[in-house]
Amino acid sequence: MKELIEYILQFGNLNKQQIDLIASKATELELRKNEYFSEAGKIPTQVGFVVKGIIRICCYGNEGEEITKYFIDENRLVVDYENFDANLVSSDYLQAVTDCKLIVFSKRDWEELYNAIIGWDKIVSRAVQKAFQIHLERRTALVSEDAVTRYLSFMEKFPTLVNRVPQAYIASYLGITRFSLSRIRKNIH
Amino acid sequence: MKELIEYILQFGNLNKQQIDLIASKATELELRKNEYFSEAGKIPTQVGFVVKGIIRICCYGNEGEEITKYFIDENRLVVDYENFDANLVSSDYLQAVTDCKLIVFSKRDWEELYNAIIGWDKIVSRAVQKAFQIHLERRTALVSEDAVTRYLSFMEKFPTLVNRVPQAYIASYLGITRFSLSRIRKNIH
DNA sequence: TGCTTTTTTTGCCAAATGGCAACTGCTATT
DNA sequence: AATAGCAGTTGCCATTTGGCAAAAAAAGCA
Repeated sequence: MKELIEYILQFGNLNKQQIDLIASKATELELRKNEYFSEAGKIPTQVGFVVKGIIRICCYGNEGEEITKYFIDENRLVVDYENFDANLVSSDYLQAVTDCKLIVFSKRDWEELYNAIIGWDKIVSRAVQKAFQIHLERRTALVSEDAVTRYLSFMEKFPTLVNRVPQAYIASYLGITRFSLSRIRKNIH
Repeated sequence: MKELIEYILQFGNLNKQQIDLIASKATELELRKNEYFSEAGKIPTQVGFVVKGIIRICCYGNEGEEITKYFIDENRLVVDYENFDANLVSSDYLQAVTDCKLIVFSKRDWEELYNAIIGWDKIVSRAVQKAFQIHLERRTALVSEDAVTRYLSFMEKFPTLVNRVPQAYIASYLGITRFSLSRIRKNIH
């Protein structure tokens, strides 16, 4: 919980009362490896914060391949934001890559915070914007890199993930096959 | 100007007085092909709206290659948002791909709107978020596609740009060489 | 521990993409 | 009309990446 508060305070100030209100609405959620935080075909119902573990965002491509779009690890918000916000059916899965411990807010509780805390909307939109920005930057970099460079940048950007995530997921995030990734790793070490 | 107002009203309501205020701060700006709207090494100083023409966002990669990150055409906001907002030196160029006509707001005027119009911050953050979202989606799709598919999706997403933008720019946006793009086009037609 | 299942590696070859130089064609300018 | 300057194309070949099947290694489970 301390981590969540710290995370939020990056984006704006809150007094003790407001912090307590947020804490009072928070619930713990555990997910076992491979379980879903939210699913394609459904409307996302909660906002989460990763206390322990790794979540990936993924979907299925035109030929049925699994595509990993992003990884979210400790001390990050996890939410299918655009669909959560707009009450739309998502086309992505948010899946636990490892066993996870999360702090979650129901949609209802989350929305109550907008009324109860002045400036909450600003805090949220800054947090979301920052997250989009970083995500976009990484994606953009990938497009113009070759496979080896993609993997090297991945290790720079996500140094703590390399050994906790199946290679096939990393490969699909990088837009290369798991075979290629395996060969690249061999040549680097 | 009508287009700008329409664009803004997508993201929230404004009364006539507020609209007039916005209009009163707007300035026209013409850019000739290849001129810059904002430059790497500088702090972005204005927000623009493209009335006519195409702008591209680009930068230089590690080997000195030019990388086109995105295109912005008619009826879209054009701004190096994160750096504009945070007063940071940018590492991107925003360059006119064709002769352009823009509506622009100085940083000072833009900030006055936050004080003068209640809810302006919400409108802006919705607009920015939407833009990020779309941009991110496109980038993400590119990563897992092969060169031919990248070009086909480009034509779907930017049908009006294909014949107005030099192929080399499109190629660098897609993360392929201009030679490959030329061959791909030959095989498709 | 032993067995099954999943993940990763590897060999072999095919297909896709890149790199370079030369060539073509267009446009703008004089 | 002549020329210069880009943008785009093409041929030739090298390099990178993919695809598949089989083997090896690791992880999970009874």
